[in-house]
Amino acid sequence: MATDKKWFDDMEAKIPKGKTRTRFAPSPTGYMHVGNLRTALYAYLIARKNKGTFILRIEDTDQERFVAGAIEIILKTMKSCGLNHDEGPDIGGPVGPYVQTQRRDIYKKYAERLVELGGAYRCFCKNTDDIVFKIGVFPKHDCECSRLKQTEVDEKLAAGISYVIRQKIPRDGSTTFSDAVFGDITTPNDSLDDNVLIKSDGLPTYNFANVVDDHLMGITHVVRGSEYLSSAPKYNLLYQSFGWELPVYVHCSPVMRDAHNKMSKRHGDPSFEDLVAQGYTVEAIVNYVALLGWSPGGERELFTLRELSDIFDISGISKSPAIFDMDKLTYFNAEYIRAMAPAAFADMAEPYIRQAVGNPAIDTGEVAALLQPRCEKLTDIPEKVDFFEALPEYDTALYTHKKSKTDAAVSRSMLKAVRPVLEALDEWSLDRIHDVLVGLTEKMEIKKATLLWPLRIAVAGKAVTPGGAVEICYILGKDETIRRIDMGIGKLDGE
RNA sequence: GGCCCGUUGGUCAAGUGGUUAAGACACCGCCCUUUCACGGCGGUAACACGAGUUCGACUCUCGUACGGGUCACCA
Repeated sequence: MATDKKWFDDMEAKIPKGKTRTRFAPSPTGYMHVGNLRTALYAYLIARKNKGTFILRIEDTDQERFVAGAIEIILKTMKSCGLNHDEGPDIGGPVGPYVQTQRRDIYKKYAERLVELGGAYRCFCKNTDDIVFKIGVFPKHDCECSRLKQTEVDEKLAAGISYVIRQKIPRDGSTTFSDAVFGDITTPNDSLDDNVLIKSDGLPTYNFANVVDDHLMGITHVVRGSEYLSSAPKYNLLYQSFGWELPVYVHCSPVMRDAHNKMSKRHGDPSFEDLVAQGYTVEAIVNYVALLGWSPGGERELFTLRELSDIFDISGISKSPAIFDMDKLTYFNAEYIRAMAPAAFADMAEPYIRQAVGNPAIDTGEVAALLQPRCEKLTDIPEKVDFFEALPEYDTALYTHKKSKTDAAVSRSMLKAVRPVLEALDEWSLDRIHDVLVGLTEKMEIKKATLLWPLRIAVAGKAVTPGGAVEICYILGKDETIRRIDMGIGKLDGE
């Protein structure tokens, strides 16, 4: 034990002090829940707000649930969101390793130290996960192991009997801890169980690993889901037994799919990567998620990650669960799209436009300009612009529009009137097309819609289009425009 | 069932004893308009319930109801 003294001292000496340090500590499950993303975001924001350090730690102590490639997904997600960490498994840091399975010996030593301190004991009972609880009683683990004499323990160890290390919870009294979101919470100790700290495979449970790691990594603010609220007293007891300083707890209520259920993969709720695949931008997702369960207090809702880093405040975190509203996310997404520089949006939209429009003669930049104010998600794009590629089959009933004072006969004469005018147009520009068409309506003394409605139907073949007749004709080009007008006339002649 | 927590419009939410109880999304209407959007204007809609405390409760206390979490060698 004498040699261990130095080892413990060295471990403690490495702990950074003074600065705010937060961590995101996911299990590698293979995808990023919206709730997880929010937890990561809040931890990140608290660190940045306080000019502190943000750490990524992988909690993979459950070997059975390990998913290959999961860590890469976590890394990729955080990077794409801009939640850059200062220490982590990929970049190292002063208190590594940052993967729990690589810290096995550390937990073991601290657990044994805790046994010496009287805060835990070896339990040689057989795995009793068949305990039935309910019906008014709390099925507390209560075996003889906690009362074994040292000689008896030594005998069992010598005999090679496998064991776990359990936390020794005081039998009476109560434990109070403080949470930055929920305030002071007091729990009677007899409602707490002697949970396993070190499993028989030698690896720690979350209950132990998170306390040891948060301490050794100098974490000042523990941000996590409210599902840990009821075990927080046990963690407090652990800190007390070790004589460690408590972190600030920041427990966050869950993100719900509806009033009764959490967001979950099982219910088919989208993960972060699903949302991206559905055409949402990461900026919009991050902004929306930040506001799910937190409010800056004012009326503003749109914030960049950088702005959030400046204004984030723990006091704005809500205690009650928030329901994820896809409509509102969609609104945020549309706002982000509209706020983009046209060129940036064009770049982003191009692949989606090309999904529907292969014709290289169609300028995707021009199409994007039409799309930008009327696009809520990128994935909406293909079906909005497919008519540029090929004129769809359409019913001549589309030519009848009361407000524009058109029907099949009127439309036919309009198309016949407009054809030679466009045919004769020297310069195929937005302005020239517009001027010549409006000029024609003035000359004919009709309302603009009477001419432009049938023209738009003829060149697009759809009742609803992004942009009007002028823009569509311009993008299609003169030849294709004339061709489609002729097809329209042909259709109407057949009536 | 025990323990813990929560409850402002359909949703996100501001609000910290005295307010006409913000704002946003969604929805509805009007305007703008060559369709659809964008934009502008306006509208419907809330303090779970019951007792206290107080001159005065959305705000404090207690209870009820409803909801959530937790009670693993999962995190």
